[in-house]
Amino acid sequence: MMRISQLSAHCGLSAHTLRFYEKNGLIESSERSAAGYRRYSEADIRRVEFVKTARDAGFSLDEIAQLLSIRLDRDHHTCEEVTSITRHKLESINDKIAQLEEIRQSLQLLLKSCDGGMDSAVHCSIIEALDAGKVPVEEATA
Amino acid sequence: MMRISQLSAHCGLSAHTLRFYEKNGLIESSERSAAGYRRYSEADIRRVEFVKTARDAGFSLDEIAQLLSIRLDRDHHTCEEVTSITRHKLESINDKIAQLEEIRQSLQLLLKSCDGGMDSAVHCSIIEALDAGKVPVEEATA
DNA sequence: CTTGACCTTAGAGTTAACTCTAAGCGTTAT
DNA sequence: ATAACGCTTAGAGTTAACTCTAAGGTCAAG
Repeated sequence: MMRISQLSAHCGLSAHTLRFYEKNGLIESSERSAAGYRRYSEADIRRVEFVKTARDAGFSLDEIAQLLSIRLDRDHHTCEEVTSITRHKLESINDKIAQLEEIRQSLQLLLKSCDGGMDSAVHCSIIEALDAGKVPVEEATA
Repeated sequence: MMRISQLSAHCGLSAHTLRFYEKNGLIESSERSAAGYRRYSEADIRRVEFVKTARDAGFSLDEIAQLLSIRLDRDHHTCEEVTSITRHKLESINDKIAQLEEIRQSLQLLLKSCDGGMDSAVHCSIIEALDAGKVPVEEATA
């Protein structure tokens, strides 16, 4: 049975974060010592690792909570539920990437227009482009 | 001279947002009516449009404040300052895109591994991959 | 003269995911 | 037995960029 700082070292999440995850119902310690210290069992540790892996894969804490409830009662859930969560996540990631790529495009165009020299910015083409509203960005609808 | 709701309609930022930008020193109304209503001049409006264009191009409000201070006193600033801000922004956008692309990759791999059928999730390969920590994501250092 | 749309302010609330603090016990090594 | 570190809790603070509320004053139309 691990104490919280040992689990923290083991899984790379701070003790603060572990308590925070517990408060949000993502993890738990199945035991407490006489003095009230958290004691994590093997199963507890696997659950923490699941959470961390899912977090690293890009899922939000809310989504992880859904995945956990499926994991804890697989009999009563379907693969379709899991792929649905994953597909929605993938879509939102794709949307974010698309938005950022538009921004990247704008910034690249701005940079290309300006020599970036040490002379005064009186005729800086970036400032002028922003002034004229001439930066080709499409508004994202997300 | 426009009132705030007219400017709002004109530029597509809410009156709340305009007041918020004013509080943060990004914009101002050079006049007030007898009753204390904001009155925006042509120059005020152009400044608001600059802010909006820069925001749409991906700059943060802090970065916009820097760009504004250059715009207001171009004589004492250089193109290099402007391109420096823009280059840093572009770099951070590229970093974010790279992170999201890694997440996208993970999610795609997860989805590919699971048929997503309506059968029970007892052997769901996504849940299993998260359980085993077998999702190929590299930790981002940003 | 009243209704309704518009304006003002200070300040609180929102979101996500932490991150930290204070005050106070527990544990261990010397 | 005392220093030093670890653990506990509730709750506040952080970040960015809004977003909203309450309580009230202004203005034009009918």
